[in-house]
Amino acid sequence: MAAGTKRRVRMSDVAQVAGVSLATVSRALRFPESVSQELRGRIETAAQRLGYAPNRIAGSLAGAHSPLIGVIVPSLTNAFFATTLERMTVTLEAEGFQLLIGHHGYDLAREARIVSAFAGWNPAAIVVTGLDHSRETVAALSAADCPVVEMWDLDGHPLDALVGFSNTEAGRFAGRHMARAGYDRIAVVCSTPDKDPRAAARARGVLEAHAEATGGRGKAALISVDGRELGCGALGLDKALTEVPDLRAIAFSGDMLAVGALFEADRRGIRVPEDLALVGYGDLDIASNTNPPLTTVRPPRGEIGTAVAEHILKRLKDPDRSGEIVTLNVEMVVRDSG
Amino acid sequence: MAAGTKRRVRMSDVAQVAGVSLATVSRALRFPESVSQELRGRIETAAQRLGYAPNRIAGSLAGAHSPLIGVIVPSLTNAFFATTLERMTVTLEAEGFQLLIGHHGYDLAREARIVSAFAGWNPAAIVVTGLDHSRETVAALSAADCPVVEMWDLDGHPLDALVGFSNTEAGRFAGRHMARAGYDRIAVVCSTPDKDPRAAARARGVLEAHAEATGGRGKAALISVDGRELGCGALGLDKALTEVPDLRAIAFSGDMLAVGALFEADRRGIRVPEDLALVGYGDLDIASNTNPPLTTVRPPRGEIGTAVAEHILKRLKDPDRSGEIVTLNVEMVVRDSG
DNA sequence: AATTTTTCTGAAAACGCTTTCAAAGTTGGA
DNA sequence: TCCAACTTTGAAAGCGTTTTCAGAAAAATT
Repeated sequence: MAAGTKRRVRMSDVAQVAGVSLATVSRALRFPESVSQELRGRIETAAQRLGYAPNRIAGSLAGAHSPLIGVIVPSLTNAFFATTLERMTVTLEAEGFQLLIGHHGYDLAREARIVSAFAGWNPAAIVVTGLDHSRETVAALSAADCPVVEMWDLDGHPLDALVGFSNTEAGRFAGRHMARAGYDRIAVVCSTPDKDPRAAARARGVLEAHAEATGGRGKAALISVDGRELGCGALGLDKALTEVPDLRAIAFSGDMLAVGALFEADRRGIRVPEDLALVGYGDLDIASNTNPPLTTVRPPRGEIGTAVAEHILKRLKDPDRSGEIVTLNVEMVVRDSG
Repeated sequence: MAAGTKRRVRMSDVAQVAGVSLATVSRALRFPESVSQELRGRIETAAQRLGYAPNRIAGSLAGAHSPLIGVIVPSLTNAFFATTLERMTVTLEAEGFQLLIGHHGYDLAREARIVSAFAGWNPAAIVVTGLDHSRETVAALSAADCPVVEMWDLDGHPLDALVGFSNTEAGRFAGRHMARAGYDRIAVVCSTPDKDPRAAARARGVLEAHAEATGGRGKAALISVDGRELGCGALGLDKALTEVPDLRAIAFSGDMLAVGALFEADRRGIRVPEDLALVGYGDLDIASNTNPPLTTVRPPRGEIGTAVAEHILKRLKDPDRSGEIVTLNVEMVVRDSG
């Protein structure tokens, strides 16, 4: 436990025991096929017996890139990104990569600092969330000199590769659904649209599609709240109710907001959906469990993780794939709340 | 973007521009005080102008340890660990450390593999969740030859340092509370007690304290469910109701289970707490928002992250602190559900 | 049997920093 | 003025791999 106790087994130790050179051990371990059957056996046995574990730091210095992949998300406590990260980890870990995870809380300046820090690790790739970045981030990303993948968005111009879905379209699904269900006076409750461009895009989508689908006869109000938590949903409901007369339905930029509003409606004796319809976004586990279960839009949160990981894997083998765009789809999940 | 475009600025470039040696640049950057005022200025200007960013890989190879800290949690999608990770990241990032995050889904064999993988990065410290580890994990941890911190538990014997709270005690809070509130026939719904030793410890705590506080007159049943999600809570409610006659209260190993049960109770027309009291664990954001709000036990989830980070920081400066134990407290949050 | 290919293997040069050790330069006291 | 003590700087030796290049051995060809 205490540092400096015993000397770690090095590749040269394995080489000595196996009676071969360092170079051969390296090859045998990295490209087993490139070494004769017999040596491979001897080397693997020696490595096993000595309990050799390669020093990744040394390997990364000698190689062109490290098997590190930097991933930057807005937040770790957000179930969306957590799912994406989990899936990415699983796929990439299996190929010997290790994730370097950073989060910036929707602060673009912090994003830039994290990218710079990651670049110092000479990563095999860097993944960032969204398409909105500061000049500094873009500069740091290009200085990192490795594949860059943007994810979770599709509404904009990527720097390099892109894996995501259209948040505008996600909003449009909800807006269209509400119009078709006959709700012509609606509100959209959106959390920090100034800081979260994807939430803002969804809100815009709802508004647009609702206007189109009602032939302009519908009325819709945009209401912003200062957070993504349940409490803000309750607050949003309150605001919407006071600001919009004859309100029939509310779309939210996230399921937690919608659930918070659902609870608040219950407290106020407002029946959902009879008096007021509620539509969320996210299809979190809770959405299917509330009373009534929540109508929502499901983003491909796990799929993004897998797709990003797979893209990176393919890309590292075949650099021609730079600039690839992977489009994933959103799904309208109609339940009873609206 | 494409690999191999331009040469990265090296420390030797800075040295050349500043007209000093490599060694001096290294010193100036790492220990500004150890270099004369004038040189420091020249070197910093040069570094700035060239846009020098240190190569962490090279630095780590030359130094004794890398500024990487490995952290292993059961799951990233679990709000408890996500909060801990967020706090750890913030504190450690400020000191120039970078987290290597791994998750094993309560699978001890995977934990061992992750520890081994982390050890290859020569990390400054490794943090693992809980006190239950396989022989292989313990071996890999000791081979890593760096400080080890176990977190989130206190019921057992640590390998080295420990930052956590007693899950048994957390359970005891709930059990005692239920007994005092006059609920003598209770059930404990616990998710995968065979795989999650902390959940099992909490369940045990509830049972013990309830038996003590009711003077043995109380009856309590342990019911296990196969997951931590809302749906399992509903299932747990159902099982408890059929298995325990005259059931008055249920304690859950997690808030999501409790909320799921609350929803299910609502569907069945069971009044909470009049017909049945519900107690959770976790004090997730949702706990204070449900109808009725959930009585629960609050673990120090953010505090653990901060405390672990601070411990590591102190420890790296002062190796004598090995074996330190930081005890944090749990809090009973009484609301309306039980 | 003598060559030419092809397959394996090892020596040695990076990779970009940290750190030790000694030399050079400064300061202050005798 | 000279020497001791201290401060500041630079040369060079790693850190543990990967990878290139060339030589040795084995296989295939004439």
